[in-house]
Amino acid sequence: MELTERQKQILRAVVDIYISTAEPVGSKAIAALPDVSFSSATIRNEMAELTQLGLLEQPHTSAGRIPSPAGYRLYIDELMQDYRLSLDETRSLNEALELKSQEFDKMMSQVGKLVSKMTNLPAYTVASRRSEAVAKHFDLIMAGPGSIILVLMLSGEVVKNKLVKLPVNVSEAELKLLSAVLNASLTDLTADEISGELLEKISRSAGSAAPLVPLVMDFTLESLRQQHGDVHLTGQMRLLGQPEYRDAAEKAQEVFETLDEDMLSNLPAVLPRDGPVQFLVGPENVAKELKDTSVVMMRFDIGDGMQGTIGVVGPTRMEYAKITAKLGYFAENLGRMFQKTNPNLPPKLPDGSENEE
Amino acid sequence: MELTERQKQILRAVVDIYISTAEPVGSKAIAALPDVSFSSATIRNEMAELTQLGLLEQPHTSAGRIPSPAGYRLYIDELMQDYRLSLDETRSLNEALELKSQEFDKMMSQVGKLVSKMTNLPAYTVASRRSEAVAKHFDLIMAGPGSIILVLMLSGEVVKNKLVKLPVNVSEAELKLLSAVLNASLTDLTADEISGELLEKISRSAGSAAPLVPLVMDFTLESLRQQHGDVHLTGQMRLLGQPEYRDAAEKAQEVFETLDEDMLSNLPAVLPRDGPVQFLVGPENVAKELKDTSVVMMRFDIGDGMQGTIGVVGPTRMEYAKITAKLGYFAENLGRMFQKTNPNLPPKLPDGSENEE
DNA sequence: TGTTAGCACTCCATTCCTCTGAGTGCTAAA
DNA sequence: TTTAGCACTCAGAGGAATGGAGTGCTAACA
Repeated sequence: MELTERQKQILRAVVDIYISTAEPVGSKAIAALPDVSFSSATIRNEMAELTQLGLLEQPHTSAGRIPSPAGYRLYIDELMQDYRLSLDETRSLNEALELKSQEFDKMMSQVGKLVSKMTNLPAYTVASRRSEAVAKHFDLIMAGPGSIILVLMLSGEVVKNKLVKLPVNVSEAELKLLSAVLNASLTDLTADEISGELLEKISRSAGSAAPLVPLVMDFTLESLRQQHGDVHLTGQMRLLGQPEYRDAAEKAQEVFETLDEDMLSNLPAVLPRDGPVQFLVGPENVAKELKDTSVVMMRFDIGDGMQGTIGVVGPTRMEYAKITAKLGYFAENLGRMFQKTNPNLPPKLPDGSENEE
Repeated sequence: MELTERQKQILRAVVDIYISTAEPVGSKAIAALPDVSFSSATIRNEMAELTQLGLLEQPHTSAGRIPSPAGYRLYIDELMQDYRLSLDETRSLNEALELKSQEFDKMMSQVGKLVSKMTNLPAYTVASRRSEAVAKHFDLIMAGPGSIILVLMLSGEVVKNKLVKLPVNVSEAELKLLSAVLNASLTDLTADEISGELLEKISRSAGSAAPLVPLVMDFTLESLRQQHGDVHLTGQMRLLGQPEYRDAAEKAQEVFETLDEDMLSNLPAVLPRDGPVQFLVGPENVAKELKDTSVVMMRFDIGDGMQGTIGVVGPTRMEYAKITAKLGYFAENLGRMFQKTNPNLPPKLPDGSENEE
């Protein structure tokens, strides 16, 4: 059944007001809006209807209405109005985007911190693969007596390294030989394409460095099979700034016990192929502990089979429009930064820039 | 002025009881302890004395006593009894110590998570240098058309890498040449020893790869000057499990706004040269926002001029003895793990193992 | 038929009060 | 010097009273 225009208007108003006040919304508050021309009694009738439809909820008889999860969902899918970032906001986002570090992992972690700060909510970032990883380059560097550093470069410009303590004595020349062998025979192969025979062949050509081969291979296979990079979750405490968690520290704790890295790293998988943004509203979330929590996530392209995901975690009552706008801005500019030749290009300015606070 | 044995006993009892109950301690509670042979009236007199000395405080006239910061300090320095880890605790610490990753940074971050979990408090880890850093090895790897990966190994077995977008076209052979030049002329030099002349000389020998030199050098110098690695702070939310923060989310938030990475990374500096452990009790802390917060930190040796620091953050009322014992156990075993040939050695078991809960 | 004003009713949140009990300090006796 | 006893204090729990926001319903109106 389709809502009337007026019902939509009222639903949108309830969500908008509730999002900004965190208080149940009464009929009078809506009647007082500038573009509402009908009386509070009419609104009461419509609200009763919307409640019946399961789009609104009433904490108790003598309270106003709050959106139900279904109400939020409808709001997000159909009613939400695009938030236009104000010039001020754009400016501070731009400032934020001047990332200091240029090491990939640190950048991701910094991005998370920025997003958390700009939205005043907990945020996370993950980099994940969209295609099978292959090894691109091996490097074995003498680190000291008895130990070497194994540097492994994968597709997606991911670099991993590991300190390996040598089980046997190996000379520098032998190391050179081994890395040459590895580079010659293992590059551009996926984990599955690396066969046992191949490994034996390598071991044979490695001479006295052969005992190193399994150590190197374990690390390589493990790295190749990793579907995503580190999860950077920050700003957890900001959740406490939200009225719904202010006096419910326990609930906030629970949220973050549930929302561990495993879970976060798997979230990008639910991102739709077509849109870069995805909302998980309250009970749509995976775990029941998160039933009052929502997540907005945004994908950005890193190129070479990798994608980044930025997510913001907050109460179901979240400024979806604003957050989406900010994440979108981040995503767009990060995508460009990660792909373009010069990472220090200034971020692109938005076309128009009027706010709508 | 020196405390009498009885006063010490009472002070210790107050701290011990308050630490475990978080409630002001009355004279009766102490009189009820098994090894107390004097009456509650006597204890009242002594407590009045200790209050006068500034070692105890009284929230209000009809409440028991709680330790003052000075009281905690005296407790830590003189009265605290070593906590003997129970077999159970040792066992779970050992399990925890089976770190999965063997990449240094990830290990540090995992250690933080473990410590936080085992103490049920927020924890952090930092690695920092104890001596000047020098470059140990340079490596330039072709990553794709127009970009290379610069891998830099420093003393302390620290490996850094950065994706560099090429300003000019450079052939693989030229890259090889450049890395050879870098390795020949820059290794074992500190940041200060790298002079402008040296750089010019390198640029000249680098041929058409010369435009790369400043890019490489900026990164190298920056890395050499870095005094400490990433700070890994986790488990912030666990602070909320503590009664003093349960309904003071605001305060908890404040703590973590103050306790940022900058600050944490500078904390190891206050570690005394002689002891591996340091306590910052309440107002001894640097910032006034932390006046109700304490930090226990423990150093462990990584070797090669590096040290690691594990810290636990909690309310002033913290289980100092237990936490110190656990941190000590971690530190000892980590020190061994990071230094010994085989990182998979099982952790050393403690000599005796009876608990004292 | 749809809209609105008016009104009785509901119920949460706040305030204020009382009361209880834990704990103290002091005094006087042992 | 220690201890029993006692009057006193005060935070916190529990409960009643109050205020007010918001509702649903009815009846009048366009």
